[in-house]
Amino acid sequence: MIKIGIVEDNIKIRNLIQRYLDMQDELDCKIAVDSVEEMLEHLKEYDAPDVLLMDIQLPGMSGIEGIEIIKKDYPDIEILMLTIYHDSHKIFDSLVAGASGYLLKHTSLPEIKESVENLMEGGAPMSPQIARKVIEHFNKPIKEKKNDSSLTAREQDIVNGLVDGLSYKMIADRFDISIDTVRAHIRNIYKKLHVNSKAQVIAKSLRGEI
Amino acid sequence: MIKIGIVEDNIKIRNLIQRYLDMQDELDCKIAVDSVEEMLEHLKEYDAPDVLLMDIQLPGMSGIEGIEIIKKDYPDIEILMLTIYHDSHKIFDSLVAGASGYLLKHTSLPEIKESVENLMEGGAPMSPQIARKVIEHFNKPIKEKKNDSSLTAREQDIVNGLVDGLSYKMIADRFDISIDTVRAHIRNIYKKLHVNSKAQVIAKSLRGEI
DNA sequence: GTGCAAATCGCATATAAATGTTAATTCTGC
DNA sequence: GCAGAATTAACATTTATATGCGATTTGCAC
Repeated sequence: MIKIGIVEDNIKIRNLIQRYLDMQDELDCKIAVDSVEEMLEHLKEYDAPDVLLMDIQLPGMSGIEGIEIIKKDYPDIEILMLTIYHDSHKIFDSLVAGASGYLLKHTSLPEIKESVENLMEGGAPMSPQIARKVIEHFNKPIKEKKNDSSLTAREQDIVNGLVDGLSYKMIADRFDISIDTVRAHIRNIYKKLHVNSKAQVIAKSLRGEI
Repeated sequence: MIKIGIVEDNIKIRNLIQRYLDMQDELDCKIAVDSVEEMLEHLKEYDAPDVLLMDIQLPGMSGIEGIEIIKKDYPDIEILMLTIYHDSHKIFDSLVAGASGYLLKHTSLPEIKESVENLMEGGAPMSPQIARKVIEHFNKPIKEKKNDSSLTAREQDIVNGLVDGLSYKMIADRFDISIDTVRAHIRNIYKKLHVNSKAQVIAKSLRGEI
């Protein structure tokens, strides 16, 4: 039995979702409040639910602030955003704050039910438009990827090893080459980048200067 | 009618998917090859498909390399990965290279069909496990952000020195303290951050984990 | 096949970094 | 004012890095 809580200030929507979910055999949805503050009160006295459906626009504290606070004290609660906002900022702020999924409000009741189950099975339910924005967040960098580093593929491997905090010996083991070869590559890398320490290579690399 | 292409070297899987998709009224799946190289040949002579289903492990060029090349010449083709790999590196490399979705191979045929349609409607189909990893990519930083620094102001100064690529001696000079003091601070920093090399401190710092 | 870049490996040596131990001064919160 | 953290410092030892010099092999371009 999955225990669900709802934080949503629109009473009609809240009741509708609560009734529907609670009606399901596998779900228990007894907790439905209209602010993060109320939910925090509830959590102090009763057992924590498994999943929280959370709106963003709420009286008092916003849903995003709520995520951080709730996640801090109850890290095991999975938070699923259910909101009308589809702007990148709200989406990313929610995810960074600790939300495990993000649904838009036009999501149908059966889809919400499915999403909750998906969440409990280790998934991360997202409305398609949201998924697309999340993916695009990764896509963008490529086009701007100015990758004309004069480093050879092998040299780049070695740099990656350094960035991972590995010693020469560990890098040698990772690529199954001798430590002297690693030294040789490092020497060449230093020459190409005009540096003379691991530290500088790592800094350059993590700043995207390689 | 959505035009689909497949790049998959396992002939059984390839035929199975091709037949199933091509059988659908709304889909056209005539192109199915077993390497990126072949697909590139095909694209030169014929009209580009709307969607490409792509494996990662392929003879010749890997699917991830393939994404970059194909996206560069045919930016309008949507690429949907279909692979057994669920490790973060492959997932993120694919997304950064320009994939628009990522499915694991156990995905059922109807789900693949649904994913293709979802993709054409502006979604970004992902298997639940994949979605979770993508979301966690955002979640992680906060958890580390929460255990705020704990480094003292002086320790942070020393870290900045390391990030600037300075040696102990140079840091000592910069702050007008002895090299042994620098050593002492470094020791404490290592303890607090649970690391044991300059390289790791620099990496953590530049990743915003300090 | 010549030539050149890339990748491999060895040996030697001077610096630098990592770590253990100890301890004297501030500074700060209660 | 006192406990505890922060900052300072010295000394010793073991590893790791940085760098110089040389050398073989492989693959690719001309």
